Amino acid sequence: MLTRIERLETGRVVELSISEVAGGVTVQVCDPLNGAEREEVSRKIWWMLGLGEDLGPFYDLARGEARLAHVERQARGRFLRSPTVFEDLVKTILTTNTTWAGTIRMAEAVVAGFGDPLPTAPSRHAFPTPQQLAAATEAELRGGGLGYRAPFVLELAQRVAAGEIDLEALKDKSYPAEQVRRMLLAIKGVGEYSAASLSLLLGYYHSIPVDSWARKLVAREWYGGQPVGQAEIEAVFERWREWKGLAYWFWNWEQAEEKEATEKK
DNA sequence: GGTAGACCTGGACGC
DNA sequence: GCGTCCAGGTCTACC
Repeated sequence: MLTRIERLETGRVVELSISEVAGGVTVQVCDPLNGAEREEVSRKIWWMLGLGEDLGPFYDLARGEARLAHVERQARGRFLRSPTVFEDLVKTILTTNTTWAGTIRMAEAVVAGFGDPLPTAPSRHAFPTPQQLAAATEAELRGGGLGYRAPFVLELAQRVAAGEIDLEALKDKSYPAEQVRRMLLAIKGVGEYSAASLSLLLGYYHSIPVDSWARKLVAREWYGGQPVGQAEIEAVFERWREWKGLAYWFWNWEQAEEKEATEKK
């Protein structure tokens, strides 16, 4: 079961408990929701779980590749997204130049420091809105351990709150992939890696978010350990065409990782 | 266009 | 316990 504290458009803060059931998912909320709130929750869950995605063509391609055999069998291929593109973008900025534990620490600080509390459990908070983060100061964000990322997050929140950037418009996939990439790269704190990560989350599956770990694994698997860059990694996954980001993401790296671990000993 | 250095933090390591 | 080094992605200044 997945739980999440969510701030609704009416300002109400509720806890959502999402469970898998035969043929779909069910969402439980402690307090009754009105019609508009139910529609909002439904719309958000639909987006978070990627329930409208048709991964059939990807499964067709993956069927012939042993390293992707698990994908269709385990019904994988979807990403768990945040309800808003803004939240995913902030979290992506928090993944850069730090460890995963560091990212979690920073995200928790943002939520606890600036998000609305759940009335029945005030120590738990919803992710802050762009307006709430825009009202913060750089010093407050730095105090949350964001370090040099603080001005990036603040500027992003201020631009979204002011209506200068409409991130949520990116959800309908009506923009060409290259235009989305350029829009994301125009945001301070977003480089090639972050833009590719966000593009994947938005359903532009041709993008490969190349980080240092990816470079290491691909170098070991295909290039005899020689250093590789974005171009070499793109070349390896080129045959997956518009699905290459998914092929990369769900590739079974266990052999390469085991080799890496063995050689470290 | 390419490169070097700075940014910030936590963890690993040596003393 | 303390100090040092390193990893991580992006920005900016410089060539």
